[in-house]
Amino acid sequence: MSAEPDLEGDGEADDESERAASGLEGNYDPEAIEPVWQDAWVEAKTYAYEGEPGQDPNTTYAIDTPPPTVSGSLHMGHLYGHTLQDFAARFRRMADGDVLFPFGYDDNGIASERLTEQELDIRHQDYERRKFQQRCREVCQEYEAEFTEKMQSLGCSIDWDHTYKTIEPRVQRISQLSFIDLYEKGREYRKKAPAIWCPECETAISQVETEDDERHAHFNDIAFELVGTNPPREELVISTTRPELIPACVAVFVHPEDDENRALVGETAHVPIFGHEVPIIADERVDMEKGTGVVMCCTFGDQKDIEWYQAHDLPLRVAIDETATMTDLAGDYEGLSTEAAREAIVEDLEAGGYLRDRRDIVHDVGVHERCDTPVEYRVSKQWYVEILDRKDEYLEAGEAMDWFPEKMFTRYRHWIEGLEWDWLISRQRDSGIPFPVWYCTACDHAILAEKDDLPVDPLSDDPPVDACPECGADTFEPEEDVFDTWATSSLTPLINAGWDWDAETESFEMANPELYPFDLRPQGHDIISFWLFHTIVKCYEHTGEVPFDATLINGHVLDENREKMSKSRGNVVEPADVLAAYPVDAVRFWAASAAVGDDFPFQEQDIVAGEKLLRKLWNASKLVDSLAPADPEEPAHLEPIDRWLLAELDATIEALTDHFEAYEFAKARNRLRTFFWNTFCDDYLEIAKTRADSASTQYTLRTAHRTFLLLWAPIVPHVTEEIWQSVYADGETGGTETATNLDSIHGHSWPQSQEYDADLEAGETAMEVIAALRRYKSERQLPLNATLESVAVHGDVTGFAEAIQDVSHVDSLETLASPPEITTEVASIDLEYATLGPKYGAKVGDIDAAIDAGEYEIVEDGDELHVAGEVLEGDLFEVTLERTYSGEGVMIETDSAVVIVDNDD
RNA sequence: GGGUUGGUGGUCUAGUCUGGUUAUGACACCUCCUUGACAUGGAGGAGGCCGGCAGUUCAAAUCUGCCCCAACCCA
Repeated sequence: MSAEPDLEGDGEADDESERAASGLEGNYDPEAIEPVWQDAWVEAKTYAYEGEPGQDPNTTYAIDTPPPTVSGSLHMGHLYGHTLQDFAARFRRMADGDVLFPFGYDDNGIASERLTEQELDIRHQDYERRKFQQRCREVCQEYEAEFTEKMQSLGCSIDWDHTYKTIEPRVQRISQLSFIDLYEKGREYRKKAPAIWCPECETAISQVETEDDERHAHFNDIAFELVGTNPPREELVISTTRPELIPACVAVFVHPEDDENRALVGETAHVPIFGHEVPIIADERVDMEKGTGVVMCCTFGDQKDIEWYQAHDLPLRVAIDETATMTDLAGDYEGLSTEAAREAIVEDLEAGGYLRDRRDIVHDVGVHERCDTPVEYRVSKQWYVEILDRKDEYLEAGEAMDWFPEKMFTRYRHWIEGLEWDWLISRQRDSGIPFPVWYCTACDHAILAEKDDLPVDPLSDDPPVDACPECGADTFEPEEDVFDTWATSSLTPLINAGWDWDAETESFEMANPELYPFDLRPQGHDIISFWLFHTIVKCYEHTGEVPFDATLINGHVLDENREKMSKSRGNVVEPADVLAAYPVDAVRFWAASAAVGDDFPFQEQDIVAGEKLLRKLWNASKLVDSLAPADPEEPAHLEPIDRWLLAELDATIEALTDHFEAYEFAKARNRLRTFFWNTFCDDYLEIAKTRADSASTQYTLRTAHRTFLLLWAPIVPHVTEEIWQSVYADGETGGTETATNLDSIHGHSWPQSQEYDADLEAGETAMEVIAALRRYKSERQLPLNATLESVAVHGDVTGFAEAIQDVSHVDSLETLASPPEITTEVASIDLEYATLGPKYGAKVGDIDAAIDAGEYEIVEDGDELHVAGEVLEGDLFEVTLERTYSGEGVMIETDSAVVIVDNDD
């Protein structure tokens, strides 16, 4: 019975009786059918992970998927990425057994905070932290509900009872446990040091959250007078894009090999306007090509300033505060924004005669990826995870995983090799997971929460001690910072496996240890460097194991012109629009078209091709239904044509299994489509029509059809379910009241080769003959069911003659033991270059030329070729003969047969 | 600026690691045809100097070098 929705809400019984009798009817209507199965799968918990204690990890396939940021709407990247994961999940569920395909929402961090501020038109500063977090959760909840609905419309086999939110208390607990565990392992430290700072978000951020952006600016040449007893000259000129930083200038640098300026080293310069004096120091990191080759060092203008500050033990002069406002160090400019101060200082420099040049430039500046604000570098007390000391181990962890595609590992390697900072995990924000830490007001000793008490919020909870264990003081200050989003979202394998602190055993345990390490980690290639890396770091440190056996990297979806989709270009394709126009199954068919890891364009024609496949599958199913009973017995003897089809089917099963195991979805799709469409539909079904009364054919039709549905199921889950339910499913299905008993095709086992033995060559020859007869008719503009009077075949079609005769409507078919009366002459000689080349080397050119010129002799009954003074053995060449048929009718040659058609036309 | 990956008929793509002489398939195009489901189908056809230039080799889409273009990552 079908799952066609009953929009009127009546007539269920009628439907059932009609359908039971007629099976598949009319045309496939995906618009109506797909949502029905999506609902049924969710309701029947078809994709629920059973996960019993003690389960064998080898029959458990676990996916750990990076949770999407809730504030973002579902885009083609989500659709594509999740569809790829779903191919793997559905295949493994059929082939291996239990699959965990969970889902998470990343609603913790700046992104959801900004979303909440926008949605509710509020400011986080106006709320107490827990209150504001509450508002965030309310807003995110709506988005999550919407996102869930959209995800379900993609037909992914996600277990909707296995979801998490990165802000929920359970995850907060895991996140804080992670912090405490790493702290106890000595992998975290708190340090006052220069850090990247976003003045808009007023928080420290990590290096990965910055990106380069082209900005217009001015390059200013500013003169510094030299002071001291006997300076080599009166002044030097530095070039800077940030004149507002001169109050923070602590030194001037020149390159040690700079002939023009190195005499300045050791002298002292006078900073204009502000009047303080700074040393002139030599350092190889000076870029002599840039500007005047003399550069000032401020605390801090860029990363190099930090290096110099540390290397030369320079003083700290802070002229810019956390909101990018000038400090009292800037004197008259105090209180101005950096931009305003920049202009004012330039004006005053000019007035004072210090500005020697000012020119427009376009240069790259580091900006915060969330708000595009240029970042500053500020000294502040922050928490870090130590990573630089274990780069080798993290590299080995990456090597231990299987990468699909393999080449993506280089990105991971380069990322690790280029690491320069430890991981900064503290953020000065509200909507995050708080650090479970208090500090002794007397000695600044860090007091960590008890593991059993987690999650805690130090702003409202008390520390677990009455007195500081270091100094005995009894007042404490809560840590106000929250974790970096990635500090939590790098824990998803532990979240999914139910990692927790067990107070009784005093150790970390997993509720589902069979899941860990996870079999697969899918993600886009853009997040290998930070998300995947951070996840490996964290999980490796906590468990001592690499969290994933394999990682699957999906490419980006480009627009139809192969250009990156972007809002500013206006070429963004919305999944909602695509799904409104096409069946999800067709979209999935498109998603399976790209090699994993490659970027690929959104191509409507590929979706249309998917639609055609669904139709073909439906129509072929209808035909099979009309030709054979649903569940015929296997006859004692299978006819050669049927055995041939089943043997070819076996080969397809084996190839597909290999492709799916290697995440080669495009190859699986193409292989299956070709075999199903060309071999099964175009060749075999046409033959079967003529032999429908054969028990052998009926059994073969059904076996093949059932197998095709199973093989297609991971790629096009809706149409296969619909046909499966209509034809093969057990018992009562489809109606909502019986949904929990759904005998879904997606719960069935992946097909196995039955190892049918058949004469594949004779079958292939027979197909060639049939194709030749079709061509004969096509060339003569005859209908394909036109009768041919007489056909003779020379070639091995043993057992297939009847099939050829029936499908091609041949009155009289004769197989010839010897070739028909033909005269032959040599048409061409094909050389076996693979063996000829190594043997004859440069002589090959002469041999080629001689054959082209006709200067050769074939002797010994074709076993020797005398050419260019050489004697070639029979295995080095092949003679192709031009046949001329002089008898009755028309001769057609195929690769392995000669066909004579004698027809009065 | 550095690195990585890719560039194959009009479009998308297989093949490149492991070199072998007619480069795969789909879509679009042209011609013809209702094989008992599908004309939203079937049969056939045309269309490519494999980004460019050198090199290695008997032989290069495939290996090497340089260049051009694109995307991504990192400065």
